[in-house]
Amino acid sequence: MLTIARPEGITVKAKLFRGFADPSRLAILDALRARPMTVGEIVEATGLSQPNASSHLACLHDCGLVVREQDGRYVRYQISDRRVSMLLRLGDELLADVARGVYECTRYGAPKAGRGRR
Amino acid sequence: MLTIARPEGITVKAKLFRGFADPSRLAILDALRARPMTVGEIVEATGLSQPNASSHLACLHDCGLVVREQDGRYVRYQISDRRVSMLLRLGDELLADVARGVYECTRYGAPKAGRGRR
DNA sequence: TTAATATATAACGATGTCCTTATACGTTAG
DNA sequence: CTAACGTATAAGGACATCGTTATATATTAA
Repeated sequence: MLTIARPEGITVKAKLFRGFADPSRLAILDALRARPMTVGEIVEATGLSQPNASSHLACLHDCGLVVREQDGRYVRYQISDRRVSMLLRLGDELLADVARGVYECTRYGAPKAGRGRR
Repeated sequence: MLTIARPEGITVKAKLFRGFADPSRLAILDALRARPMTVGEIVEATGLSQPNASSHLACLHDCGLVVREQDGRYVRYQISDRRVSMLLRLGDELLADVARGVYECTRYGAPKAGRGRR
């Protein structure tokens, strides 16, 4: 009967992309592109608060975008798969070529001028 | 001094990925992978309401992920660039291989069982 | 053991986001 | 012109998400 036509898969895939769709998580992933890092190094590289970084790392880890490796009292994270890096690079390219209008995309909750982004 | 270390680019790139990170927009993009479609066809293919589909299409268009072409009183949309499709495919692959845990990623606002999706 | 360091979790406030229900706009048919 | 159709926008409520400030856990050092 095909009533709804929204396969489960779509929701899950959207969730996957959400991993990349937040500035903090993306900053973390971008930092990890260079090399594996401990939480402390990530905090320093991104400027995020430590609890915030941890929280997003947990999210990225649950989603399988990063893997963790305990090292004494440090925890070292790294990107889990080459394709995660590929996705990040494709994002860069799209941004440069076809998606320059992104920063004007003010659908939903128009930006009201200097709204908060710290 | 590197105080904040969050280049403008990160925010914009996160915004780009947001285009893919919502079930409705992703359903639209996924539908358009097959072929260009009018709004009506998209509505039928995805099961979205017409206003909702239009809204998300406007969003995707502003961001440069789709292009539009007026055809009489119809408007036909299509994916703007091959790399958009590549991103979608990479998403599929990641989901199959390394990101199977995504649907359990309940950081932030745990799902509370059948929360609302429609 | 106790203290110190590194990381993780909890609770809560402040927005952001999405959907729905009207309604407006634009184009073609009669 | 007027009606009908296809698409777009507006306003509003319901909820999701993010960041912060405590605080908890884990591991090593002394």
